[in-house]
Formats: sequence, C-alpha cells, structure tokens
Amino acid sequence: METVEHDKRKCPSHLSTGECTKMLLPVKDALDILSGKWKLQIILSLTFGKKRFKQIQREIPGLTPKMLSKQLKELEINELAERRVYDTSPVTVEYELTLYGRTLRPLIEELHKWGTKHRKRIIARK
Amino acid sequence: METVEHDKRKCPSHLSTGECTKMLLPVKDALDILSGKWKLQIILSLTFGKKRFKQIQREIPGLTPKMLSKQLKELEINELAERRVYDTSPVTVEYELTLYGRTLRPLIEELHKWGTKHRKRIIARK
DNA sequence: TATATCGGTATACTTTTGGAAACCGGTATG
DNA sequence: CATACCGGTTTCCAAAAGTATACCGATATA
Repeated sequence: METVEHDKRKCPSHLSTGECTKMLLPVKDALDILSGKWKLQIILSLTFGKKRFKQIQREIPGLTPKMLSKQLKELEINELAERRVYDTSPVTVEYELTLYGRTLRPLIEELHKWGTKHRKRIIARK
Repeated sequence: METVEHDKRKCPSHLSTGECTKMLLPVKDALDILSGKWKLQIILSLTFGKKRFKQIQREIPGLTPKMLSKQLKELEINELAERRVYDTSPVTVEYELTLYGRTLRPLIEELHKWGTKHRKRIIARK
C-alpha cells in the first residue's frame, strides 16, 4: 500500500511538497508580470498618466508596435491597465493603469531599493 | 547650435531621460537575479541551509546539472551564494546562501504577498 | 571486477522571446 | 492626388533560454 508521503528528496525538508509549490507559484506570478524586456518601462510610462499607443512607443526607444501591442494586451488581461477607445475621427485609443495596476508600486519600489544596493555592491565593482 | 535637451518624446515628461533609466536599471538588476526558470527554487532550497550539488538537484525535479551549475555560478558571481570545497575523498562541495543573499528575503516576501493577491484576483478566475 | 555516486562538462537540440519589415483601413493634410 | 499619421497585424528571422543525452575522473561498494 502506497502512502502519499512527503518526499524529502524533492523539497526542502521543512516544507511539505505542497507548501513548497504554494510558496513558489505566487512569487513566480508576480515575477512574470514584471519581467521581460519592455513591461517595466511600459508600466513606468503609464504611471505618469494615460497615454496613446504611439505616444508610449515614442517614449520607449526601440519598442516595436508588435511588442507594445503584446505587452499592453497582457497588462489588460491582468487588469493592470485599461484600454479606452474614443469615437473621434480618427479613432483615439488611450491606455491607463488601473487602480489595481497601481498596487504594483510598492513592489517596484522594493525591487528598486534592493537593486540599487546591489548595483553599488556588484555592478560598480565589476 | 544643438542643445542637449531632454527629449519629452522619449521619457515620461516628469522625468529627465537620465532619471528615467536611473529608475529602471536597478529594478531590472533585481529582477534579473530572480527571474528565469530555476533561480527562485534554488534560492529557496538554499534558504533552508547548505546543500550539496546533487542534493539540490534531487530537491528540484526536472533541473538538469547543466542548468544547476549555471545558476549556481550566477549566484556566486553576485555574492548571493558561496561554494565551499572540502578536501574529503571523494571531494565534497557545499553551497550556502551568504548573509547578503539572505537580504533577498524581504523582497521575495513582497513578491509573494502581491502574487498571492494576484492569484486570488486573476488566476483563480480564469 | 562491475556498478554506483559525486560534481560537474560538452554537444546538440528545441522552445521561447524578441526584432525587422511590410502591410492594413481609416483619416487628415498639402 | 500623394503623402503622413493612427493603431495596430502579419510574416519571417535571429538570439536567448532551456532540455536531453552522453560523458568525465575520482572514489566507494558489492
């Protein structure tokens, strides 16, 4: 009879296998939101107010429309940004961070704090 | 005569171009330390004490020696983990998080907090 | 002597990510 | 009429990240 025991070889021994992935998954989710070549810059750009598509693209040198469109869609799916279409002619499209999107702020600040110390310690020294 | 003015089309208007990248680089550094498929799990594994190479590999299913070795080297370069070789026979190698490496903890906790809320809001709903 | 473990490395491959360029309909501008 | 801007999409291509597999010398174990 096979018992569903914790395999101590597969996770740090203090954590059950379940606890281990339960710890991991949310951190990875958060990381996924922020990592990639453009996400951070796009989010940063939007923290300063709503922007139009081309306007964002102009602010971020090297960003192609393909990438911008892809990242904006992801932000939308995650409810971090909103897309608003105005019935002007020609049609106007604006993107804006949601309130929820703004809850990323403290997290980004933490990353900034740690990253700044790290730069001083490692990067400069190299 | 060309003045070296801030190009308002390239960065959010409140920030000078310099301020913009100065904000960005440290955040990216921090992100780089944590992103990738295995880094987080390896760091997590090491937070529970020193480990030997194969021991880490066994704890993390799917992790190949090539990847493990690569990630451990990066942790070393960034002074987040230390590699100790003991002159036993056969030779024993142990990896341990440095004190500095442990300063990642609060950052990871922030990611965990935000990620947990995000899971509740988005992932579950999908 | 045969097999296994340790701490990796080497090579070749696939998958994921991102980039370059062209293109689209609609509208405005000269 | 030609050209340009807006908000994208499509296609193809290159680079980066990760995987599979085999192998290495040294030592221990049956």
